[in-house]
Amino acid sequence: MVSMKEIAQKCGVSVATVSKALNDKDDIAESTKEMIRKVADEMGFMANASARALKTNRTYNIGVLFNNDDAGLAHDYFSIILNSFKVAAEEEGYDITFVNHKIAGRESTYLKHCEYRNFDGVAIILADFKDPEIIELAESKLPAVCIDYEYYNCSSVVSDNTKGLLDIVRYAGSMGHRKIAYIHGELTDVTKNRLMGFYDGCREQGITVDPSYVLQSNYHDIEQCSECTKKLLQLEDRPTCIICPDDYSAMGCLRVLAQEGLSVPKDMSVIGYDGINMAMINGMTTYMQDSIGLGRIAFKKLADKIDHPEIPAEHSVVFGKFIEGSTVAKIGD
Amino acid sequence: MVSMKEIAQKCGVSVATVSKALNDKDDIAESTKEMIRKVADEMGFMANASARALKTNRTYNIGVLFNNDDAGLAHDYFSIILNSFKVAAEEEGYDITFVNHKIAGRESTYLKHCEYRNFDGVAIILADFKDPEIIELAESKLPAVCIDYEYYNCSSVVSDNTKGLLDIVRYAGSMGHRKIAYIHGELTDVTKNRLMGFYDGCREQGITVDPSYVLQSNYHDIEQCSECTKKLLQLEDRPTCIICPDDYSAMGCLRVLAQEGLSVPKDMSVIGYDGINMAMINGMTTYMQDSIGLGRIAFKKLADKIDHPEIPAEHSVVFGKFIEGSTVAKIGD
DNA sequence: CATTTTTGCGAAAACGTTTACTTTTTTGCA
DNA sequence: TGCAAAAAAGTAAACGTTTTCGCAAAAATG
Repeated sequence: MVSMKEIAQKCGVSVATVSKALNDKDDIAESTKEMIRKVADEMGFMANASARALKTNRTYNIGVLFNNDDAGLAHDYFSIILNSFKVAAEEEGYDITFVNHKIAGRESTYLKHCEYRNFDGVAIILADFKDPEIIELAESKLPAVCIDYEYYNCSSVVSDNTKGLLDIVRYAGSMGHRKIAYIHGELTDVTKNRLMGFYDGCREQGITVDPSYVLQSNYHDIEQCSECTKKLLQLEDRPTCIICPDDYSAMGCLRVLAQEGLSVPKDMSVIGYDGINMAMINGMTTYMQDSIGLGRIAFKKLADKIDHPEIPAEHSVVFGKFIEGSTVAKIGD
Repeated sequence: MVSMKEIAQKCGVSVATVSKALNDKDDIAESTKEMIRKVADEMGFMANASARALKTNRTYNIGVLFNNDDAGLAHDYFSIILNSFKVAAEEEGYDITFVNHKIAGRESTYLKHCEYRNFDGVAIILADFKDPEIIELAESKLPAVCIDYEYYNCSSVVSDNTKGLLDIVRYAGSMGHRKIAYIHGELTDVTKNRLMGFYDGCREQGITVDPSYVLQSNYHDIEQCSECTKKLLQLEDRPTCIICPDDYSAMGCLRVLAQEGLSVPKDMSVIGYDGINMAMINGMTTYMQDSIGLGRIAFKKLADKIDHPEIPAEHSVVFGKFIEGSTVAKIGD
């Protein structure tokens, strides 16, 4: 690896001059800069990020933390957020490194790992805020942005979950449905907001919610969603429409319905959530989250926080849109 | 951030001793080590990766490069490989950073980026080997492993693509199919191997391949696969079985069949490739690649190369298994 | 007890940058 | 021409480690 020292020798200037020239500082003559740049190119010079980071305390590297227990990377919704975050970050010269809690193969904590790698900031996506390690990280001085979770201390970007379910219920209502079941995910903040939207929507339309219509499953869990669907089908007074936790687990719902010989939407209406590619292709009625926007805005927030650590945490909401597919039938005609 | 200097002061020893104690070198008394470790813990010491890398020329950071044009991260097959690579790497104390061709926001090359970040090695996944930047990287001295592509210069791990298609065609044959169409992906090495398997399988069973049964689509492209399916349906002598490039694009095939009122497998048999979650759930007949094995073995190869740069490139093959779903009908009964 | 060997620790240089400060050179102006 | 100001370049310290080498003290040996 060719270093500034070698460039300096070749050019007959000092290392400082090389550094300043390549960083385009304004106390170096333009002619000198050009000459140095040219030689640096010829010699195939590439700065050393470690040395630079050591000196400047800036790595231009961002840690991304996500819950690996779940589908994690393989979750369509997540991977799109991550990808758009990555694209935005790279545009601004940041790199993305995954956060874990091992250092040199030994157990450690997320925060320690971030300190070790000197990340300029960290994005916390889909993480479990019951985990004390996550709290430790969120409470730390490290600039952080949370996606899909609001923590008082960090900037955050969340989807409009309440409105999402409200839109869904309103649509179902407009199609004549009065017996609407909702299989919701684990009781996180996200879920609570969606439930609020669900109940609001029902109240708005004068629907009394039958408690046996509200079940809990896990996000992205096809099996559990299947089980819940079976339970709903066993009720003496079946719902006419089932809202699933997300598009992916809705596959489980659809599968059970098919097994029972029920056709969608004729015998049962089904609504998903997320708007993942596969759902769109299959004509699923769903609420499409703006995952790309989520990632992009999350990066922007984080970059702001990195550049201005003093600014207070900001919480923003990204709006999605309702997608009318072909899995909900008009009722009562 | 507390540094070794501060630990040294508190302990009344030199910085060198602290470094050696924390790295468990054997010229430090056990009692001293313990004392230093204790103080370091109390003070919340965390080593500085940049400083360490600068001195040792080892970052314990691996670059991961993948083709972003395609589905990239959002591709189920890819994300599983990446995840298993990541898990294996973290187990051994490595971190994963995405490779791109920007440095500080300015265009550069993949190789330069790797040099800048001082990656110990790089994993090249699903990349386009027509891209001169990729070649530059593969030709460089940087330890590299390619997944799903064999480049003479790098170690590689590929799936048993030939056997995959052979198994598929044999199965289709065993189910009585003689008119088998194959919509294959872009003509990469992977595809060529699969085609070999396809033709071998057909020959083995005395099937003369109708050239109009062999079409080209793009991997992971639902629309194109739909188009190809339409073309096949327009043939006067339709095939009885369609092999798709991958499970995901097979969705396009299934959609077209549904639109045409053809039921699967009664009116048309369909076979996918990859064995992604969604396909398995839907009972797709497919060939499941060992994506987890692919990622794990790829890391192992790369780690070997990092530790022993002198060893020659090794090419290995990972075997998947045929999955008999419910999308192929028995014919001729 | 004298000598050698082993053990434990420290001094200092080095890794490749950046940057505050200083020095030298050039320019502008009276 | 002389002098101040501005521009250009250099000096050197620093960032936080690791590591080679040297030295002293302790332990082993005869």
